[in-house]
Amino acid sequence: MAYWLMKSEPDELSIKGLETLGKARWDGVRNYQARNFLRAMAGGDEFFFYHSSCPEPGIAGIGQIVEAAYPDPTALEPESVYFDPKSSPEKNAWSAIDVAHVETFPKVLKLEYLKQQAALAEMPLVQKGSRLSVMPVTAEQWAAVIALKP
DNA sequence: GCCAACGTTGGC
DNA sequence: GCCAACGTTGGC
Repeated sequence: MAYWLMKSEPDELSIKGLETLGKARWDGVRNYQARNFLRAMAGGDEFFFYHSSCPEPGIAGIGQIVEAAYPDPTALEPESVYFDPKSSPEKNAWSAIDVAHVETFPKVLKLEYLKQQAALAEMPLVQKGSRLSVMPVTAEQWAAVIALKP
């Protein structure tokens, strides 16, 4: 079992939204590095649900990967904002994954706070200029974040 | 809304 | 294959 962190704009999907839905499809990833991480995920893996581009950026809860990634249908939908004219049913460059809600943190662990943690210094999340939206988390980093929960 | 940093595109 | 121009991300 592996650990991950995935960024979502709460306007698109928030941890509360996932809690309400129970399960959701995580799609629209259009960055090759992030996509490769999606493809490396397996059912049962857990991830930190991060809220980005919002008033309080930070880790808002935990989700779980339902099963391995599959071709992202939004890449083939002309009406989708994630439409990719270069992709086809035969050759879809992008992947999506189904996720389930595990836990909503009582308070968001703010980015500002996470940046102060020495144990998290190696995470792309806290590194200047990093825009990676899906990233691996080590067992040590996972435990360090869990320890910060209120 | 600004802007730094990064990724992608496309001419050559 | 280089690299300038452009587009996007995402914190502030």
